[in-house]
Amino acid sequence: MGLTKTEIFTESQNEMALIAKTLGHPARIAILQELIKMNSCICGHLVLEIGLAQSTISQHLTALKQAGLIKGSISGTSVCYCIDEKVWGEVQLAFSDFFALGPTTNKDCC
Amino acid sequence: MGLTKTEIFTESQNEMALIAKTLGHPARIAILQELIKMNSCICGHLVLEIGLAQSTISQHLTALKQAGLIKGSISGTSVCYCIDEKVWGEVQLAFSDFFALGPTTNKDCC
DNA sequence: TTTATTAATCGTAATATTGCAATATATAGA
DNA sequence: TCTATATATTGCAATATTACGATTAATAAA
Repeated sequence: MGLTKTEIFTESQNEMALIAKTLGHPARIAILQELIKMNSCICGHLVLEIGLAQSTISQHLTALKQAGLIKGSISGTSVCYCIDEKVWGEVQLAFSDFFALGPTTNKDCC
Repeated sequence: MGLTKTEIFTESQNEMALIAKTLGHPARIAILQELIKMNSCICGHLVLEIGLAQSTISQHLTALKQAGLIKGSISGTSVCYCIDEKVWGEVQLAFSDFFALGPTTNKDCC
């Protein structure tokens, strides 16, 4: 089918998965790292830096924007992108909490 | 094309993306949470708990195992799964480091 | 040995993702 | 206004993912 059954999971599980899915592509990881390094930059810079077609980078930027991780502001003919600090912090906390639940005691597998 | 160009990214970026991709499905998030809650459990329990077909759960378990996040040991006719503590810790650190790079100064977008 | 139980694998259908070229859109500058 | 520049969108083609039923394999119990 190819269609995730979101209705059988909690909202929290779906949200977590959605953010992870967005991070689940090396180009999007690279874009985020570059945005952090440069503080902010335009789409064209990322195209040169990463080496994928302009339309492809634009699509990845759209995905990141949709997830709320980045925001863009029009600046002349170009668009300046940067990390959305607020969302970044929230996502950081969500992942931190998720991993913190992990195996504390060193009981091994059955 | 549908084929990620892994060759243009660093190993670290590809690894990060691969783990994130594995976490990028609510069923796999749910499986991990249940494994943490129960410490360990068999495939059949997860099938009942989550409500996807047995073959589907088995596929998700395979994905999680391939990523190294969980391990399974045969126990009679059933297979007992649990979190791989060592890998869990490494992944936790990788995500922690990744998010820590984020926007420290509150410089806004250009 | 036969039968039940449990999980993995296979085959298949539906849908999603990745990537690019081509095109559209929108602004800046001549 | 006309042209160049920058980004978004559209339209593909190739591949991947999700999910399920049916089958297989392997062990346990009768």
